[in-house]
Amino acid sequence: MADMTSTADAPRSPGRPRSIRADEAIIEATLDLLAEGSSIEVLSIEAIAARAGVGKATIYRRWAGKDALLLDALRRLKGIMAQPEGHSVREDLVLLVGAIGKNVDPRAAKIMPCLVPAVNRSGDQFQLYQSIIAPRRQLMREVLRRGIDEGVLRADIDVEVTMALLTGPMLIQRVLQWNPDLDEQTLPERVVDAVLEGIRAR
Amino acid sequence: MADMTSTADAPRSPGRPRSIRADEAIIEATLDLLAEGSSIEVLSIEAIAARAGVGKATIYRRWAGKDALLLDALRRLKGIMAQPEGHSVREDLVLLVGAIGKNVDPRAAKIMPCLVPAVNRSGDQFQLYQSIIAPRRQLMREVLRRGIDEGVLRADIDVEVTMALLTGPMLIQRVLQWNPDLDEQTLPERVVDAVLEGIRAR
DNA sequence: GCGTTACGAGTCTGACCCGTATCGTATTTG
DNA sequence: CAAATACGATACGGGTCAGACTCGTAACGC
Repeated sequence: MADMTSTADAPRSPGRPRSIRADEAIIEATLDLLAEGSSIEVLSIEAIAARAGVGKATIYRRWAGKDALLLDALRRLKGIMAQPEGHSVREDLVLLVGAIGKNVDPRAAKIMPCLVPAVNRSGDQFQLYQSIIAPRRQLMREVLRRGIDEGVLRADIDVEVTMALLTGPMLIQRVLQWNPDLDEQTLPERVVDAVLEGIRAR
Repeated sequence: MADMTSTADAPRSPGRPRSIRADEAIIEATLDLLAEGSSIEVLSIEAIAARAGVGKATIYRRWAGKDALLLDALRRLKGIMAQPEGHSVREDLVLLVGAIGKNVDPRAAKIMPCLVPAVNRSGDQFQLYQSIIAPRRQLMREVLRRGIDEGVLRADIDVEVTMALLTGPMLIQRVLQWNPDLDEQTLPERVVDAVLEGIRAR
């Protein structure tokens, strides 16, 4: 955690140690409030403290301000990366595409759309955002390259554009609710197959 | 405009008429402030009035509150829909895909990301959002159907998934800045070609 | 037990905002 | 001209919040 006293090489400072339960309660309260619809800018330290059953000073003792707290809180939502199994390129792609925007924490789905403006404005948030999706992109890139090496995919495809092609439909559906009539369950499979086969008659 | 006195069948009320310049100044100030980074929830009537060089009462005389004003202001950003020329399916698709997120008003690009959370929460805003993109979707749908009829596209494709395939990459790039390394200029063409041809080796 | 630090709860100042009301002035109809 | 309405500016009471501060209490090492 960015602004918390490092617990690694501490020679045990005197006095009462900081409560781990308070740490937890503050982070959880932050995520809860965000998931309930409070936007980042409206979210107040006071509300977080009240929800966590914690004094305001307890929060200020740990974080410099709302931004630092949010950065720590949002790190919790990352979740575990999907691991392609390597059986077939198509299956791996379906797995990866299906994992887009599907987080471990159920609150994440509600919070994600609220982060879009923040990511566009705050350099810190943009960096956190990129640091989360970069390894996932890398995973998909490797599957595509493997497909090329194995001769399953054409050698002349633009890997970066292909990734955007696979990722875009899922993201606009999960984050922007682009087309309410589109079934999210079967979308990964249908997207992957459409991208694989193309739509031109032949 | 939703909350303004209708100017159509007015039998000319007595007294000084409302200033059209004030109308304009208020809307413009709202869009300016949004484009400068103020999020919807933080944006205040007081700030808008100050920026527009207008008394607060002048705003409250026209709109019931911030939501009504915002709804009117955002309607301004719609812009003109691209018109496919009907020469070739590929060219029409490139035109439509290139038009995604490309608005007449340069402020729109900065404002769009800020609307994502609002669209997810407010029913009104979601409806406005859908009413803007629905006709654009319809346009693309017609081009795809034409392609099927003409035998340029396969008859068994899922038109809705194909639209998501074409739209998604542009949207995540323009709104979410998904991959900073991807060139937006040439993206429409590359996306359309990739979707047309598919990536499977053959 | 003592010094130290953290705790929850609360207070305080200053800032910002909402929505209404009231100034004196300007612009319209009749 | 008078009546009616709009204008920009400003003041108001009521509200929320940031941060720094103060309580009395609790938990730790020595």
